[in-house]
Amino acid sequence: MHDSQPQDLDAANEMVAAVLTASRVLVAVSARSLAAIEEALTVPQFRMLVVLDTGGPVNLSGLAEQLAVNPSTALRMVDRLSAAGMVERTQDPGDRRLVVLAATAAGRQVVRQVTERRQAEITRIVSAMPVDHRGAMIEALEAFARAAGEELVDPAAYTGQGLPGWS
Amino acid sequence: MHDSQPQDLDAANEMVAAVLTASRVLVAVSARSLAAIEEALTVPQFRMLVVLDTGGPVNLSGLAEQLAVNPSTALRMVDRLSAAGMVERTQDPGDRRLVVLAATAAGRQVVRQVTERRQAEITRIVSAMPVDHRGAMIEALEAFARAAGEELVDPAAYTGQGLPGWS
DNA sequence: GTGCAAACATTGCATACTGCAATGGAAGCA
DNA sequence: TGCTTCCATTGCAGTATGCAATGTTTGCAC
Repeated sequence: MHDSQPQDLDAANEMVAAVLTASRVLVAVSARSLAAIEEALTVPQFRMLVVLDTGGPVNLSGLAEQLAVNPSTALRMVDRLSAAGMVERTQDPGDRRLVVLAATAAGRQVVRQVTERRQAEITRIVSAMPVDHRGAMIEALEAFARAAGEELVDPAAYTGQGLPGWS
Repeated sequence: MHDSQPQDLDAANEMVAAVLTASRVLVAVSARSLAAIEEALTVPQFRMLVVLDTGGPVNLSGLAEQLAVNPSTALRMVDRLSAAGMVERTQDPGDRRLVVLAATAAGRQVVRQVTERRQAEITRIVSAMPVDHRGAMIEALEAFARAAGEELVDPAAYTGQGLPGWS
């Protein structure tokens, strides 16, 4: 552990630990807000609903691509969510190969409920944080993300999506 | 969306977006470092290996508890990792009900490989970050985690574990 | 305009993760 | 000795996941 740049390695360790802890908090918040509703959704199902809610109607391939899963996986998830009344299937009138998928009112309602719970809990946490840390934290995190070459995520869409094979 | 404290909500939104993006980076790093090795491990399997590697021999119930999964789930994961030669099963000589589980040399080797890859990639990212942001980021993230009431994670053990039902 | 290639949804098959509910063996205790 | 408790294991079920067909529909080239 004592390489040529020990302080860089230590900084990396500290930073990873810090981001991971914060990440765990967010994940726990997400899980709680999902478990709090009565509809018993899984995380991948919720991700699909969010994509359909925010992105509008898509076909199956497009949906699978947005979720970074195989079309067959997306299809079976659509089957379940459709059976649960949260996703609506329609035939594309222009191209009969395509299936148009959209969230139903019930599906959008669930997304709204979970999002609101999440909002509330995050706001509660941030309110308990020293005020002078908030701005620095945002800047530092954005610098980290920029250094990693990631484009910044839209503030409204904190879904946990965009991770190949992750929830 | 225009409540009594709009700027607090905005701050929460920005912060969530920032932490989530950073979180995505780390998760992507984890996924890449796992996919880069030839052994083709799943994330839950890697979590189990890390627990066995860092925590020493345990019985099945203890292992399941540390991973926050059902004992039957842990058992079948042990089956697979055992078949892959990464986990060793032994009978406890003192109590014949117990099964002693430990990582094999191959299992520890895999953990070391993945950890090193992760280390290297994180270090690379941090090196690309403006120096003056690093300290602020660590402090801010720790403040966030404290506000959420989480105990800080050990810098050496950034595994993604400790999430009930999550990978 | 006919035919071939590409796109698309779908299904079959296999694997992994997950939990709940038995089951059976072993240990501890009265 | 017998009852209770602990522990691993197995059966069953549901979800997620990918790869490899399959069949239908479109689009394009000739």
